[in-house]
Amino acid sequence: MSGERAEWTISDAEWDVLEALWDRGPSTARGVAETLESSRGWAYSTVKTMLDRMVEKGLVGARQVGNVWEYTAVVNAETARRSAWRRFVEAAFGGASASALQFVLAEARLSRKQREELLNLLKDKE
Amino acid sequence: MSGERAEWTISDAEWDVLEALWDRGPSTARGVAETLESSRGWAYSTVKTMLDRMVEKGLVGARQVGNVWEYTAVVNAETARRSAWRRFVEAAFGGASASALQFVLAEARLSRKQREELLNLLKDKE
DNA sequence: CCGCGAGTGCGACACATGTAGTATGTCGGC
DNA sequence: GCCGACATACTACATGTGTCGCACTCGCGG
Repeated sequence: MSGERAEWTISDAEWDVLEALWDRGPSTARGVAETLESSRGWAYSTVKTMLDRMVEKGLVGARQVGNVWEYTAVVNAETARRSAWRRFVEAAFGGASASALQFVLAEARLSRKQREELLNLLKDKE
Repeated sequence: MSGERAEWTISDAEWDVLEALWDRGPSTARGVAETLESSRGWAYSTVKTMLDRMVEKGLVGARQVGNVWEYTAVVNAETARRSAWRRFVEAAFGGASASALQFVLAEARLSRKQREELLNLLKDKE
């Protein structure tokens, strides 16, 4: 696994499209658009443009089924998030992920339960 | 303190400018440019443009000293980082910071020492 | 008093992102 | 066999970002 260093960046709007695709699985533009029209108020053509651009970028795959295109997320949430984290660490901490973790942990307001969970997660790590 | 929800976003290039300002303290455009010319290969005018735009955005302050402008970072590293984290969590985790923490901790490869530090940090929290 | 060089101010251009309209093509039903 | 519904393909435009070049100005040294 995993030589692939992400070449793309995911814009805010693109996250929404990806989320729709992750939720819905392979979908036509119309399908995605229906989801996003309500949640974000986008016009169908906006969604279509997004999708096409994302295909160019390699974030989304397209397959012609009959005379309709079916779009699929190429990156999964895991990968996308990892890449976003990497970019964050790069920009804000010059790539020093340990400092970044330190910072975000120090920042966080956590419930007792959440704190427990993170503690366990850390302990189990090795 | 601090109701200010950041209205700006900091682009990659802007991080570099801010870092220069944080390191150097109040500086003339020339001064910042010298730093960034070497580290990033930017032309003087590029830096100048950056600085001016960042003044408009409110990221940087400017004060005329004699016939020269002196630029100062308005946001400190702390604030900038907090805001970047917030944006990351917003985009990639729909705002769920606990999930985000979970994810980035699970992701991380840590030395024994780093792990210890984070554990202590978490324990001391309350 | 004048020219020179540092510094400023401003315009410019290409590409990315956010957002959408419109023209064209095609398939199923009357 | 033609019509309309839906999909696609193409175009468009504003704003943000990344990157500069150049013209102008002002104070200092001769």
